[in-house]
Amino acid sequence: MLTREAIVASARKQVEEHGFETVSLRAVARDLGVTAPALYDHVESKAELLALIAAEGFEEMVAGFGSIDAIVSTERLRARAVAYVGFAVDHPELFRLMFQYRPVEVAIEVDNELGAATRAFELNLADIHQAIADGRLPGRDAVELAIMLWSAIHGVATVAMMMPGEPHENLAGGVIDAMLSGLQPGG
Amino acid sequence: MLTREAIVASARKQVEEHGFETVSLRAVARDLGVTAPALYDHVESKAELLALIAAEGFEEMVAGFGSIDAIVSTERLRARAVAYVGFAVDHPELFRLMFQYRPVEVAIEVDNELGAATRAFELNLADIHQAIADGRLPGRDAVELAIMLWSAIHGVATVAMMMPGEPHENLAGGVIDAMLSGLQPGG
DNA sequence: AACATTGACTTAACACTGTTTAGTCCTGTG
DNA sequence: CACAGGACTAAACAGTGTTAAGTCAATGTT
Repeated sequence: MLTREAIVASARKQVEEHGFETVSLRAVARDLGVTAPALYDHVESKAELLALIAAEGFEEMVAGFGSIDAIVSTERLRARAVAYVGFAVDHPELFRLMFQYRPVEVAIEVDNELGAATRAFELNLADIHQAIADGRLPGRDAVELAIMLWSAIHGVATVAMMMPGEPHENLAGGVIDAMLSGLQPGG
Repeated sequence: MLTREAIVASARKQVEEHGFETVSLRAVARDLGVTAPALYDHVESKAELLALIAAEGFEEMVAGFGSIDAIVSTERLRARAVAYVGFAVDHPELFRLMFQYRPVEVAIEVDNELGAATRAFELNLADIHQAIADGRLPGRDAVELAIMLWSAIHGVATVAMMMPGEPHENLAGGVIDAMLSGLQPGG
């Protein structure tokens, strides 16, 4: 029998193979040996299906952050940045879906899609607060610092994703190192 | 009579109004009081049409860089970064088209689309070389430094674009300041 | 055992898309 | 005046997401 999980899996495979723009429900159905309308018993729309896959991506990316163990908060920030860029390089099409897909009707909110993202953001925010308390970062607005760091790393991920083969650890680590030392009160 | 410029203008208007994903050739034709196949006398495909608009965007963005006058090379870098983010915030849908549009057949290369982008990149590269010569930046690989700075700023633009109303100058300037001072040999 | 109901699908269709082919009409030239 | 070319239109093809209606088997009820 047809299951929601099988549909998501097939669609995700197609996303990772040739990008979310070119996946079609009929192709997913064909892959599952079924006709297109059958999918609608398990999925509300194509937009919801893609949002489910994006949510999976966020969950997996954040799960990768969980395995980071470092004592100094700034080192955790750095390791998370490297992991972020690594995820983008390892799953470029999934990463593109997560951040570049725009549903036609703006409000498809799968539970925990942005949930995972904000959870990750708050991980960083906590470490930034601690780094400020430790005197390793200046005492300015922690949220602004978090946005600055995340924005920069997101840019590195976007660019690294398009340059396969290049060593991305240097890029990600370099940007974080530069910003962290540049942000240091003494810097 | 129908002109290539009119077609590009109408399509661009639609891009800026509701995003490149939802523009249709039939809607463009309707807007110009014509039927869809008429467009094909002036434009090769929808992909080419969108690529032309993206190219316009790159040209306009780089043109904005040209008006930056500052003596110190690092100040030019900073001003260019602020302008880059400002462009993204002022023309979010055009910016999205420039960087997120993916034609189905990979090779639509309108002359000077990437031309303008690499021109801008080389502006930065020249300033980075000069900053290295002046001792304001460390003597490591200038291209790597340029990619790091551009990546970070591209990320800031992407994020700022999605947060309308927020003051983006602080973000862009802050990231560049942090990175530049963090990259300084003495930092 | 006969009947009704439910679920899982299929077939057919609608409205849309990009694009191609064939035809029409008008305009300028020999 | 005839003819050639350009600028378009009408019709059609293959594809899309999505909906409505129908089929068919399994299940539960009387």
